[in-house]
Amino acid sequence: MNGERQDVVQGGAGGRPERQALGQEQIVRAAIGLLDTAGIGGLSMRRLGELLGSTAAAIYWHVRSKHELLWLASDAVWAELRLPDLEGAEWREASTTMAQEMHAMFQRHSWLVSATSVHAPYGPGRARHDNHLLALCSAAGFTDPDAGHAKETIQAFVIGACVTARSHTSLVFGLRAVHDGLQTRITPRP
Amino acid sequence: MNGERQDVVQGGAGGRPERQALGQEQIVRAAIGLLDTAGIGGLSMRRLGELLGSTAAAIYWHVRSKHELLWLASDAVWAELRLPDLEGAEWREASTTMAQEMHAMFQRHSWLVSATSVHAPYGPGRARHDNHLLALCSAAGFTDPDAGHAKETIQAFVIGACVTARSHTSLVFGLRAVHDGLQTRITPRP
DNA sequence: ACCTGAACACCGTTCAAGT
DNA sequence: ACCTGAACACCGTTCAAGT
Repeated sequence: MNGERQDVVQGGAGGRPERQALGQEQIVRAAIGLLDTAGIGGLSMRRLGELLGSTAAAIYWHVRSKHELLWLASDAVWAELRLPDLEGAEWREASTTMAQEMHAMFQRHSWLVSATSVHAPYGPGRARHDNHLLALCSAAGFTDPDAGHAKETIQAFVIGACVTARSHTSLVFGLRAVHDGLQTRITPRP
Repeated sequence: MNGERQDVVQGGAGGRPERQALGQEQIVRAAIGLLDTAGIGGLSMRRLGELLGSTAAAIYWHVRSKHELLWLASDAVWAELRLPDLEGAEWREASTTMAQEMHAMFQRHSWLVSATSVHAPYGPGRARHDNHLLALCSAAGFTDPDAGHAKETIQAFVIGACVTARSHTSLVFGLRAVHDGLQTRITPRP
């Protein structure tokens, strides 16, 4: 891959013709679409090239490898999650909202479980989500090392619930238990 | 695949020659070995055939597909887990032991995370483990629908901790919180 | 019953060559 | 700068044919 974008179509004074060339963003979007409909086994560089009216080899100008493409697709999906407002909300409510958003994401994009376990993608999209959950725990009153632990506990439970394909009600039950267990670790403010 | 075994080498009176033919068990063991050393991407029917001094096509006599082979390998690994004694042990101690066994399993067989997420294997080996955890929860005093929920909560957390590759200490912290949260749901015996 | 060899329809990736 | 075509070294799976 290279760092460039040429998504902006140049009109007028620019010398370049304004045909819509292949761009990384466009490729990633198409990959997500293909993954959503055909599953993780349905994504091939050849099929994707065809889908884009292009060629497998052409994709390699914009993306280093299939591995990287899956990484980009995963991160893009994490990035699309909405984050709840932290001001004035009870921490368990906000955490529940985040968990339900994640659960919905894994249902919309069932390939993400596979992609996560094979490539362990950790890009800016996921980092943003992580940091929000950490901030949530800190705001809840966990003292410093425990805030990170609390975040990891919640995250492990929710991802595990998605991997084992639990129902929504099962998710809610477990999450409540996790929250209750964590609540005990909060040292009350003086 | 077919249901047969010819692992037992016949000597003496039997007419058959005693060469050690390919058997499903042998194939699965070899597959696990290959997966452990080469990862999920390193397993191919051709490589496996070679490893067994045989041929990719020969494997298909004993195993229906690569999918099934991965399923069998996953279940075999679950089946190898030791289960703690339930008599006279505090439920949280026993649960912690099971969680640590699982964590060690996922570390020994790093491909299992991928296999689990792609094929969601649920065979007798895993069922045995599941049932033990359920029995543990029932014995702990959870009333009927909650025992299953408690089991699922613990399981989701531990698998999630393995998927996100948490450290041992992080696993223990989270598990304690999960246990504490669940403990509240136990209705005390009269 | 069990295995071999060859074939089919795919893969990811590279790379000269084109524009 | 960006794309094409053809090639390389692989795949999983099937199937006639052998023993």
